[in-house]
Amino acid sequence: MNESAAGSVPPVLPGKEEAILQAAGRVFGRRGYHGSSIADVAAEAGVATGTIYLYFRRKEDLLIRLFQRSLQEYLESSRPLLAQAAAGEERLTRLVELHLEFFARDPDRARVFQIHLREVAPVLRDGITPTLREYVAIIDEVLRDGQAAGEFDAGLDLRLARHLLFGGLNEVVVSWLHADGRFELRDCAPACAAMLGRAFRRS
Amino acid sequence: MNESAAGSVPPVLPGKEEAILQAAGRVFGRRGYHGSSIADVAAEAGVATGTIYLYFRRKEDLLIRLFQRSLQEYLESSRPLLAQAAAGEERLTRLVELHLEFFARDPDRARVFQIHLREVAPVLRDGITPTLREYVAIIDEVLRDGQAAGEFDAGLDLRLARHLLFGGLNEVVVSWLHADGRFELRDCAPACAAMLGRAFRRS
Amino acid sequence: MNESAAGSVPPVLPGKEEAILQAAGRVFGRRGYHGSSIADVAAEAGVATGTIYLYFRRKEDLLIRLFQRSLQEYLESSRPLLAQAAAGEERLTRLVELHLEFFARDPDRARVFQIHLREVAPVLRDGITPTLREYVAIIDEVLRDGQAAGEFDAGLDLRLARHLLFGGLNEVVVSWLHADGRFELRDCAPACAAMLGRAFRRS
Amino acid sequence: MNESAAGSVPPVLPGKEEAILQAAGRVFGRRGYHGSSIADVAAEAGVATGTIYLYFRRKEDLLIRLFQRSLQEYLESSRPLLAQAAAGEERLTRLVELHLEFFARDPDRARVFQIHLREVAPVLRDGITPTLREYVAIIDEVLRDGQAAGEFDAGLDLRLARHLLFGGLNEVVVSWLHADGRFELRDCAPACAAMLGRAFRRS
DNA sequence: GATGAATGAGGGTTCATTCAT
DNA sequence: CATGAATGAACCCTCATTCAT
Repeated sequence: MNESAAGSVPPVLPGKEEAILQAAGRVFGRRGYHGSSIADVAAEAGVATGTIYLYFRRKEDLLIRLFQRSLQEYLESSRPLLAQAAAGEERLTRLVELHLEFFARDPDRARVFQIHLREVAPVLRDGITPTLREYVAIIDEVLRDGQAAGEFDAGLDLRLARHLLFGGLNEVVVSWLHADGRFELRDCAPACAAMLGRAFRRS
Repeated sequence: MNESAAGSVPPVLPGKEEAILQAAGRVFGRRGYHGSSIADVAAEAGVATGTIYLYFRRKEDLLIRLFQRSLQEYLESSRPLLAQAAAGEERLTRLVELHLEFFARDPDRARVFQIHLREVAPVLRDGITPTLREYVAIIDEVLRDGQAAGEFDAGLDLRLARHLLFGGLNEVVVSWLHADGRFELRDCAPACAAMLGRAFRRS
Repeated sequence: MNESAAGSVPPVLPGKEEAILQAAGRVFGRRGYHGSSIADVAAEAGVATGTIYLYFRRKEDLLIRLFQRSLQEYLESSRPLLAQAAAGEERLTRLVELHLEFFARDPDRARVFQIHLREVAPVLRDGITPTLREYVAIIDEVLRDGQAAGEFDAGLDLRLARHLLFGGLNEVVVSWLHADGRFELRDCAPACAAMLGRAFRRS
Repeated sequence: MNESAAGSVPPVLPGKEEAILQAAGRVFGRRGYHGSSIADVAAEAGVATGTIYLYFRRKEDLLIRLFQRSLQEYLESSRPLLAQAAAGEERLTRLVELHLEFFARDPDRARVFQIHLREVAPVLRDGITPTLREYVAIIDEVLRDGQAAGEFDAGLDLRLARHLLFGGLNEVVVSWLHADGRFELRDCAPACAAMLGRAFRRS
């Protein structure tokens, strides 16, 4: 009835699984993972409760797949854009911009990633870590390339630097969610990038 | 039965309310807020379920009070120690040390603060924000005093700087929790402080 | 799913909602509203606890709907029978007969209406009053028509007369319930009607 | 500490048991029997929860004793007043007046008797029936004396007549409670007595 | 007698998950 | 594939009752 031949036109044309995932993103974003029922998601997706279980084994899977799909999409689109920027601060700046842009584009996603995913994460470790590790690798690469280019301090503890970058930016995102539209997330990129650039810079 | 003659050192001396709070800290830390039942907490505290409700009105209150008590304790002990350090990087270093030390001392607390409190936070906003705001004020003061002392950049966006500091350090804590004892959290302080110092430094 | 081809006689044909309602009638009648648990009702209806909540939002609703359904059924069947009787004492007698017959037919219902509904009533006021008001209107009409026909005293305080009629008959029902089958409720109709007729009669 | 030698001054000087009973009357009247907790009653009485159990074995006992005390008081004060009135309609009128006056004087008591006592009644049968039977005897006597005096119909079914009287008046009381002060209960006595008088009168 | 902290069974309600249609 | 009624375990919370002080 739907799904159908996707033909050439790129990604969209939901398909029921995609529709459910998007519905879950909206519902979890609004009410939180624990505050949402499968029935809520089904209603938002316009399908029956049971239908969810044709595509997802457990409620958790909705969260895991939501995370995976979103992050993979992000990683794929980011990689070429990052490569275009010169190694070092320029590329770091690009990374910061992309990271913030990713969440600015979809507040519900931001809420799920930054807020609701956290408590559940320990349980879902296996579903989440592999995908996350890819992003970790990218960040580390940006930092290492910056070192190789002579812009970043060679003595940097890469793991700590990455946490600072990742955690710092995410906190900015969270503050933006709490601020509820009172400032533009994208506008924070330059100042964030500047501070992080100095943090990593060769002294 | 409990309480009893305290001898000299005043501080601990459970008392049932304190015992319950500590039990909640351990249980929530282990299984998460949503994964723990009031019965779990009661069992851990060695009291009956109903007893919890003699001291706490709702399950949420356990989390709120746990947060408030912990953070307030931390704030009170930190303030004098911070004041002893010279404004600027030295004091920033002290702040980083205290922050990490706070969580290093009690992994269960770290889990509750860094992981489980997040999703619930939106609901508990009123119980949490006021206390948190005090910490925010302290961080801001460290940054401002550093500016006044001529060590930190006067043009710094304080809000963003604070998020970087706070979010960055917390991510280090989370990574430490995930690492499950494979490194010493306190050891991260120097490198973190160094990076943050450079990030805020006058160029 | 059930319901099925009814053949000719339309009326019963449970349906799960109806089955639950009937079960609730029996259970409440036996143990009282406060003495019955949802689990009791579910067991009596042969369904799972959760199933009750597919058809009724709260425990109260069982009582309200039980009341409404019963009384409406009664009102609909009574109206034409009342209209057939001549205004005045004849119609009053018919009313008394119908009222007593209504409870005589189903002691559990009588217990719920006369005994268990009372305490709960204040809380359920909104659910009960509208339906009850219809019966009030019918009684008043019987009295007024009797006045118009010149049989009942024109100076009658209709409200008080109605309370006497309604409360008096209900007390007879209650006494019958307490007597536990030691007399036939229907047999009380003539004497009751006679007394009430005299009470309202033009002197 | 209290209770003490009552000396001559009549009934009052509460005493703790009396104070608790009065508190229970107010609390049950306001929130209903099932809506009130022992703690509520204790708070209203200004004693500790446990104290209740020094005077009353179970929660039910509060209700039973409340009923017994109230009704006995009423019976004792009514008997002489009834005796003063001439047998027949005059005494019936007096009975109606006393009955309504009894409830008009204390709406909380009216609520407990007319509303909250009902559902609980079946369980409390043994505690309530004996006392109630005394009132039944009084009513029957009024009716029988009226028959003997030649005013009331000798063929009257006494039991039914009593139910009509008792239930009818109680319904008037209930309607007064629901009306929440919009009319004066005592004012209903004449019309009620008139109707009942006609109902029982020799034709 | 009086207290009130403590108990723990019990009840209403929700919701992830299943399965007959 | 899709449905959505049905399930029943689980959980929060209340409260009558007890008992050590």
